[in-house]
Amino acid sequence: MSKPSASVFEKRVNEVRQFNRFYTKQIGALSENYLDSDFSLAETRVLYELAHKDDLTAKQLCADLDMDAGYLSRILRAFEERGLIKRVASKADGRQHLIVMTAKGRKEFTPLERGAFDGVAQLLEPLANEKQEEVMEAMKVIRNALGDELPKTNSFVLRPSKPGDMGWVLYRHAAIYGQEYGWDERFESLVADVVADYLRNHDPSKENCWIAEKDGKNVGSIFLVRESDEIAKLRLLIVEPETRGMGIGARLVEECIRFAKQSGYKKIRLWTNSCLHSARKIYERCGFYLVEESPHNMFGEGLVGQTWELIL
Amino acid sequence: MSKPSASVFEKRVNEVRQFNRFYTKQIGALSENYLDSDFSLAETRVLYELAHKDDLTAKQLCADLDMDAGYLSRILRAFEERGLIKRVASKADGRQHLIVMTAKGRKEFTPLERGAFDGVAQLLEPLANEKQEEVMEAMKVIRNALGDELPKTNSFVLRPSKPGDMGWVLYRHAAIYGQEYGWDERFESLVADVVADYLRNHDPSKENCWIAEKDGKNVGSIFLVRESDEIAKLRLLIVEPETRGMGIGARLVEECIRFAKQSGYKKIRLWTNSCLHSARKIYERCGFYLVEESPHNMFGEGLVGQTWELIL
DNA sequence: AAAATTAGTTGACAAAGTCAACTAATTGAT
DNA sequence: ATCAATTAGTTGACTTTGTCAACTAATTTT
Repeated sequence: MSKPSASVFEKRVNEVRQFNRFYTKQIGALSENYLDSDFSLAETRVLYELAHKDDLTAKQLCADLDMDAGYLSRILRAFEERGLIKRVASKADGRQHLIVMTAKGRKEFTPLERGAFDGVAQLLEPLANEKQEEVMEAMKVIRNALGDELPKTNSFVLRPSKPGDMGWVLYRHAAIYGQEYGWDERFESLVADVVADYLRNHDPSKENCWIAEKDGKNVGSIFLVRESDEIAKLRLLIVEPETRGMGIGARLVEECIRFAKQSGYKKIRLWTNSCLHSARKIYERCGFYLVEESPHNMFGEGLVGQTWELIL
Repeated sequence: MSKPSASVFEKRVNEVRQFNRFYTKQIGALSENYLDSDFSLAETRVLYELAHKDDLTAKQLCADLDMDAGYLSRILRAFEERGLIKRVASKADGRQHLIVMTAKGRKEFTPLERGAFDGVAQLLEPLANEKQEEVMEAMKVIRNALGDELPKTNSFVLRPSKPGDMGWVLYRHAAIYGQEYGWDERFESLVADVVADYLRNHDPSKENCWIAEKDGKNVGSIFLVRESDEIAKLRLLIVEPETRGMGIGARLVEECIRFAKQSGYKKIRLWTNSCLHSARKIYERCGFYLVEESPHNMFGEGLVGQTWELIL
């Protein structure tokens, strides 16, 4: 895992702190809408929890909100007196009470919730759709990085390519293989040729490419092109390092096999390098077998090219 | 400006609110380090301001921190009694006092500042360099979108290309011209050919390309390639829409002209389309003149290709 | 069955924050 | 130049918010 230099790191910490100040001010401004309600900040926090979770006990609330038990107790009593909540003795444990919001409680909480919603909406509303998307993505990145457990989807889709995708394919091949294996610009050139060839003229009934997309972002690609009437060639399989292990690569290869069969090919051939272990596993699992190996220095030292084939 | 649908918008607002809750918890945890100091939260805020800005008046502090004047007054008196600050009567306005931190004040504030720094550092430290960069970028996006005035640098650099850049060039040409002018995959193909040609074999003494980089991100490109011994061809000039108007395009063209002269060319020729107005302006300003126009449908309807030349 | 633990409550209190009245200097209007 | 209005800052009286430790009653552990 690469680390930044001390001075860069320090700069980053300070930038994060600046962001914190900025954001707390933002949020602070937003969440002050409770001020013109009949509730204190602590009370709104309690109400929020109660409105969004059922069958809470005081203990639970205490833990969730990290709040003093005595303080909470008083808040709850006040709520009960105002008819906002009801406490029913737990059947399982006589010490506990399950706290539920009454209809009146919900009604009084609504404007608060609405105010909070509107506040955020006002902030977001002036932004163009694209900008909003960027912000969503940025928040996801931060939550992810700072350890929030985001619900993992692990779901991706394959789709045909659209303008810009070829650039992405070239960019990611050069960047990923450059970084992981040190392959040089000769490899980039090779990929550029393949991509340019494909764009220049490909017969859609015999040649195709797929992009794997996850959460709206490209995360993988594969190409199937014609070598001869009988033989199809599989090329440019790549999966973003971060999304490996989700079966994206295998799914891409399977799609190619399906298409190759449908297009009347008898065999799929592919050329890869011995150092690409995870790709190798996918090929093996899909039924490809190694037919030839030979060393080369086409875009790096000590490489071993491999030809794999699959009889359809 | 495109807008999301109501349901998507609602979802986004809720996501932002979720982020807010997550982040306030994060920050809350971080900024509790004042708890085991001799200062209250309000006091640390005041100290922070005092430590980072000079010659503050109580009024200023009041406004900056959005704090009750009376409350602040008491805090300041306490600080003065503890010898952390000094108040000197303003010469310009006898009602005002300039507040300055004493050496003792700085000394007592240091561990707090250090604690805050360390807290953030601990959060950031486990992340790999790349992840950190992502987080920095994400925070910038959010601050930008949510209206924080980021110090605008407007500074960019030109640099030679490195692996991955060609993909970026292809990607951005296809995406930007696709979006702005509706040019189709035939344009993408054309660009791919140019890029592949360039990568396949270019004589570094006669051909070159430059990438404009701003804040660590690619924002523009230009290529100069050989057409004949006497004539150089300028190609693939592009500037990200968001960074236009900063002189990046002109700077790229100038760099090409400089290189072309140095390489012994007599003339630079370029081919563009009439609809690209801002590019046209750059060419004009650099001394290019229009030598030929002819309509075509190479990658869209009703296009007019233009050839421009510059005698060196 | 006694001891220890747990959920929740309560009183006493301290800290944080607000409000309005006040002083003293400055500014603006005539 | 003078007087009313404004501004910077302070102070006393007060409310709200939050903490702590002692307490009760139910439950679990030994």
